[in-house]
Formats: sequence, structure tokens, C-alpha cells
Amino acid sequence: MMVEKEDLGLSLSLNFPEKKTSTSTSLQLNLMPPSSISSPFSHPRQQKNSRTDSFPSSDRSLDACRVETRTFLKGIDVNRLPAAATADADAEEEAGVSSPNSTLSSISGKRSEREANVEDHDLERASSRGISDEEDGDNSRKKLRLAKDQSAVLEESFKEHNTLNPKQKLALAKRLGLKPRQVEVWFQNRRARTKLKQTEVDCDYLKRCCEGLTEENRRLQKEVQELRALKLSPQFYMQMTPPTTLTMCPSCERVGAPPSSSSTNPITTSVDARPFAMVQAHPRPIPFNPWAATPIPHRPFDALHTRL
DNA sequence: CCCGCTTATGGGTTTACCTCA
DNA sequence: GATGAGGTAAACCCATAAGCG
Repeated sequence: MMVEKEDLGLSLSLNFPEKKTSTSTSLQLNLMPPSSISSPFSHPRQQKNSRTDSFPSSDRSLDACRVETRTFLKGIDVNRLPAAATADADAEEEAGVSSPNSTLSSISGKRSEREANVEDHDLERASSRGISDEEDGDNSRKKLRLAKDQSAVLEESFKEHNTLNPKQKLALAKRLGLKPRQVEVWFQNRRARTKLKQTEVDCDYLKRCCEGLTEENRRLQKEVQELRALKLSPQFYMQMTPPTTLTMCPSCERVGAPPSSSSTNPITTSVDARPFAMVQAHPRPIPFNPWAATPIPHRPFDALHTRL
């Protein structure tokens, strides 16, 4: 299964996240590869004010991280880990910007940065809300197609950081001859596209999970049926070697003793032990596991994880 | 004409900061 | 001076409109 995951381009960890995120405890899967847990990307909003912050643990960062960890979409490495290069780039770009840490106090630092940005923002808003030089009051929404090289540059920039601070935005806009607002919009749409594609991939993967689990469930139910039938003929049962697939209980994760041992029958580790009156003399009783009796596996993803 | 992709817009939400009681 | 409430601005996401090939 791990191979398939790799093929999918997902290194999905199906462990239940230990983070306190309320949403992650329900159906939420931890679809992030281990490497992305320490993704240098922080949530955009947090980047806004402190791009050099250590990684936030906010719930919302999950989305961002998920989006950012996808390096396989359409062969576009949109989320290449910026690593040192990006950090350097950031540092370089931030050098000229008032940094929260470089000013007298954190408050004044943020404020000064913000005020500096306000000018940019006013400028960009004024210049990008349809009041372009070319349009001259014409309210018609001109749709322009970005040139290939423009798209390429934006794409490159997106690889490094999928959000832009105002300085970066301005610089990029200047470099490409676009309005800052256009750059901003492009990044927004780009993030949306990435997210959409990721959703599709996630969906595909979950579908496969579901199919696998359905199959697994069917197989196990069949086994249970067979075992229950065997229960009715004990003498028959005594001569039989236990099914190898039932040597481990996915719930308690105990592995049964090897089949050679006559006193410890692994069947009881995963199948409802109640029907097996004859094995009640088990030297080490194993807790009753309701999992096997339910149509839906108790820990589907763990089971899948160990199996596939 | 329809379709899919891209660009653009507007509304809602979140966050940080400011002012004031 | 500290604190909480309310206001504001900025950035984001999302849904959707519209242009274009």
C-alpha cells in the first residue's frame, strides 16, 4: 500500500492526529506527509505580519499546508520546499522592509510595516480597480491573458511561496508590468487551483481507501461466517489450521501465537470469542473484540495501513 | 454554441491594531 | 496604567461572473 501511496504522490499518514484540532478528530485524515509537518510555510495571515515566525499550530494552517505539500500536480512542482533558498530570498526581500523585529518595538514595528504597506495598497487599489490607464473610465471588464513568460515568472514565484507580502507583490508586479492587484489575484486563483486539484487527489485516494476497506470487510465477514459454521462442528474445527489473516487483531494489535501452538489459538484474537466455547480455556484470555462482529472495521485506516 | 480554463470581482471572515470608556 | 469593547484596515477564501481559445 505504501507503494501505492507513493504512486499516488501522497505520503499519507493515516495516523490520527494528536493535535487538538477539533475537526481532525472526526473524519479528518492527516493527509500530510511527514516532511510537510515542518513545512516552512505558515498560514498566510500569519505570514503577513511575521513571515519569519516559526510554524504556527493553528487549525487553519492545515489547509495551507495541505495545499503546499502537493508537489505532484500536473508535474508542476508548485510546492517545492523553499528550504534555505526561500529563506534567503525572504530574508533578502525583507531586508528592505520594516521587520517586526527590526524596529523599536514589536508593536511599532508592525505598525510601521503596516503603514508602509498602506501606501502600496492604496496605490494598487487605485490602479487596479478598473481604473487602468488604458481603460479611461470604460467600465467594461477587460480580460487579459497573461503572456507565457509572465505566467512562468508567477509560477516560479508561487513555487517559492504561495503567498506574497506587499513588497514581493509590488516587486513582482513591477517586474512583470502588471498591476499589484493582478498579481494578488493571480496568486489567489493559483491557490484555489492547487486546492481544487488536491481535493480531487484526496477524493480519489479516499475512494480507493473505501473500496479497499469494503473489500476487506467483505472478506472478513466471509471468514466470520465460515468460522461460525465451523463452530457447529467442533471435531472438524480441531483439525483445521487457523486462517492466517486473523493472526492479528487490528483493534488491540496483539499478535496471536503461531498456529503450531495448540493451546493458544490466534483465532480468538480477532473474532468474537463467544461462539467458541471450546477455546474458553485459553491460558491468557483476550478481551472480547466487538470489532469483528461489526460490518464496518473498527480502525479502518490503521487496518489499511498495516495491510496495504 | 458549448466547454474548460483563466482572470476578475464582490462578499464574508479572520486577524491585528487603534481608540475610548 | 490595565482592560475590554467596538471600530477599522488588510489579507484571505470562496463563489461566481466573464473573457478567451
